Amino acid sequence: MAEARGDTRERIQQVALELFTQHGYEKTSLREIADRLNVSTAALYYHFKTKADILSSVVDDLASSVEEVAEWGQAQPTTLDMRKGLLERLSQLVSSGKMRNLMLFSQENQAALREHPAGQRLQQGVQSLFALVIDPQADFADQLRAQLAVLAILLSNNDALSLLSEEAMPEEVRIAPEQRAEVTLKVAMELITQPGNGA
Amino acid sequence: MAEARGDTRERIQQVALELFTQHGYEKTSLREIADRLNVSTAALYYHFKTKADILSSVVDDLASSVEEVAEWGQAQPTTLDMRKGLLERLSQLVSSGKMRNLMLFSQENQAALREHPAGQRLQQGVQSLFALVIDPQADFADQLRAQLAVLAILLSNNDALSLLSEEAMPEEVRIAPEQRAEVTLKVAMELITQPGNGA
DNA sequence: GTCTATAGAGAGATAGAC
DNA sequence: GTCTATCTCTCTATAGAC
Repeated sequence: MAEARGDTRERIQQVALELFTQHGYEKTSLREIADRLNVSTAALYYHFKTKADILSSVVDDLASSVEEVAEWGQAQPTTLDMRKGLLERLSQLVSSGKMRNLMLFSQENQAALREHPAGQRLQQGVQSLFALVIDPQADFADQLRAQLAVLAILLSNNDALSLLSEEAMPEEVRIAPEQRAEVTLKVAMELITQPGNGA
Repeated sequence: MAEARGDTRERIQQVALELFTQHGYEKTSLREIADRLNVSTAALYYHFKTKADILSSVVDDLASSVEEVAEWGQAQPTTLDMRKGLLERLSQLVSSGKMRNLMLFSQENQAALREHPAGQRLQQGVQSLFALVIDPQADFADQLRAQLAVLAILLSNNDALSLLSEEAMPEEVRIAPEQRAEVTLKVAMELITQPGNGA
């Protein structure tokens, strides 16, 4: 093990994820990634077979985690408690530091992900989550609320969309990141617990 | 006016939007667009200065519409009625046939849009919508609900995410597209009207 | 494990004929 | 208004030295 600083492979993944998120997967060149790490593009090919391989190695992590949550739900009876537990597990997943950047990346590169196997896995996993949380017996309004519950948690890290985090926010209402996740989960729970008042 | 079938320029925009949505802006080549229209890439350059120009010409439409809604809201007093009116107008906008495809495209090409002026206009417009609907005095939970109200309407056309439209849905709960928009608006209204039960 | 050098493909864009 | 032909650039990927 003659690596300079903690495994080059992981540093490639880290920088790649960052650039993919910033400029998009297609627009990010291997040269950009290599330059940031002060290596040549050829060095990247020692660690990964192709550019798509770098993408996969990163996205597979997220896909597996999502599948894990979905599989837990599928092993449970289809009850409200299962749905609550699913939202809880999902909330925990997306707030873990490692997954935060991955969630952002996934939101901004849907088109690219759709054409890669790892991305398809991820999308299917998310689909499963929706299918589990949505009650097929409920009316459309309740199904929509359930969908919003999942979305709220999935997007809770997206500052760009929410603008609920940084400036432009009265100081009194500022909220710590940990509490943010907590309140988001609470709102999501309400959305699946207290169904609407009419059809 | 010797155009074969209703203005080539518009047909280019239409096909480009479709392909940009399917495969992403960066991955879609001008050759693909040209082939679909049975013309050469050079022909595209008669109608548009650059590839980015095609993107802009399409996105500008959407950006203007969104800005229009935001400007209406900014001209109103900051009341619940304004927020309701804003959601109504937004709902109308996203269900109009012309805007549906544009919304889908925007969701799947956030990274690309961020680097183009027209895309930045669009994103700022959407930001303004959020800022208008979110009550800066409210607590975080209520702000989150307001945000979800806007999201519900913005994403209401996204079949891929919702899976609430096609198959995998008991026939009894099937719902017509027109009614879908209506119910979505109603749920969104509830989210900004009936604030939460605790902080 | 990383380098230099380069192959090979495909992209966006332009010139000039028709 | 559309074509053919072509330029130029950049990208992914590989070969082979160190």
